[in-house]
Amino acid sequence: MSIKPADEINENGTGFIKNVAIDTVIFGFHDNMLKVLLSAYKNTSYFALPGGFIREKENLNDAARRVASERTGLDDIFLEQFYVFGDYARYDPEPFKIIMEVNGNHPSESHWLLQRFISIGYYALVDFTKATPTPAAIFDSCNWYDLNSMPPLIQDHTQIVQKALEALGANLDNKLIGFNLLPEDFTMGELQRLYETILGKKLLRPAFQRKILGLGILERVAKKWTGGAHKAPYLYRFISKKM
Amino acid sequence: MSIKPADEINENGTGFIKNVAIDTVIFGFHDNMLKVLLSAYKNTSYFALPGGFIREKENLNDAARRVASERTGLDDIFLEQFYVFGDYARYDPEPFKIIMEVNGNHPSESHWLLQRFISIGYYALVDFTKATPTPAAIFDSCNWYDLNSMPPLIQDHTQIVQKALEALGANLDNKLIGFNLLPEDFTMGELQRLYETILGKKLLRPAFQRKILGLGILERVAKKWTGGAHKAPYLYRFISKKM
DNA sequence: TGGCTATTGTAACATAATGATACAATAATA
DNA sequence: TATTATTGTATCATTATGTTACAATAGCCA
Repeated sequence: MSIKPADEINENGTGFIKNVAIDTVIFGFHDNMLKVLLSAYKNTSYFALPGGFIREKENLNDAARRVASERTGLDDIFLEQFYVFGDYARYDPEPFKIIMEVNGNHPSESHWLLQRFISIGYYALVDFTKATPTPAAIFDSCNWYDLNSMPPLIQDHTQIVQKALEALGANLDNKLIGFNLLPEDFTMGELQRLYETILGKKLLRPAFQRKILGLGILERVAKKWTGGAHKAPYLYRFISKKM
Repeated sequence: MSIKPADEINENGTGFIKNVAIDTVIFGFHDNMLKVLLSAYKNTSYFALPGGFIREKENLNDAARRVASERTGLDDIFLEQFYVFGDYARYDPEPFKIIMEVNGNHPSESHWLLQRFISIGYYALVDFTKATPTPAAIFDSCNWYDLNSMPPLIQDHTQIVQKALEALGANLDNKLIGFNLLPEDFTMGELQRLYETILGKKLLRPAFQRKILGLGILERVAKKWTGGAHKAPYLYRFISKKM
């Protein structure tokens, strides 16, 4: 979870469901690297995943969508629940105590943010080129970090990212979700490198191309690409709508 | 969710995490039919999935395991989270008001059980022949129901069962979980009928047998089967441990 | 007792999917 | 204009899956 803007919180968490948080692993893809959005709490070096709470009359998925939208400036984000983190051992109020103290709050022991939380994990897939990372009020920063060079994260957020990546990889074959990480038009090579990055292994080019095209979900865009000292690749576009 | 024994509850839900429930879809397999455990609240015809709440210091998965164990009398139950049901539209305190009234309680509007709950769905796979269905204190009954002839269920429990079945089907190919629904020793025909029931389609016998045996996770038990007017099938046993 | 029946185990072949190699096409560069 | 790197795709090899076929056999019944 992450702590909400000061104007929304009080000692009792009025207006939010208590003890439940949402953590969103927002993936982007750039320079052949998978990226995740991370924020640092104001005046600290505590890094965390974007997160939030559920309003009393808000749908769970809408709350996750709201968090992802606020951090990226995007609508229509591809989002999926992947796991609920509910071990009691996750519970560690110390970082939040410090974060609040450092920023001039002096919460009582019973402050709702210092209670145990059960965290519902979502992952989001966004177009890196379209997202505008925006920190929530209590964060200094909101930036893309390469998956392989993330700073240490509070609580079990590193494991949450790991589990999100596994869920993403498992769904890549079945569902057709990888396209959400690319711009509208992309080359087959870009798509393949995306798959290779997520799955963590090399794929054979002819087989990959045959399989993807065989799905019948891409249309070849007439325009071509310029830039490299070699044959120009076609651009493709995903036919179906985002889910 | 389901309401816990009277001796554990009070107006405030002391000792439990508020607003979060666990619903378990406990599957069994018998007579070539998938069964689920359902309970009727005392003195009503409100049917519900087995469920429960999370104790203040209890791991989420342990809470689900506790619920499944109490309803079946089994240990080492195969359990898996499959979805969190968090739409606001789920919220409907009327059945619980009635259930409590009928059973001599007169809860205030602010009774914790009449608040909105976010429900974490688990499915469990158990050996039908070993389970002993046991109702919780506030239920009259706890029985196996065929998936195709369930009574109407409270709230969105029918959809929860449906979603659990989909998750089970999706995992059947990848993970090796079907065996948890069978006794220790089983024939290839029994296993195939289990798969056919879960997946809702016929499978070709030679291909199924070849594929399952090719996994190398079954050992053929020396003993044979008696009963039918035909060649006796081999018995097989799952080699790996339950997870 | 010996054929009949239903089901099992598995071989054999057909088809489809995937893995791997090869090579022509071509856009920028020198 | 030749060179180079990469792309698109054909081709063959291998593996997986779909399908048909048939021998084996446990109980049944004449």
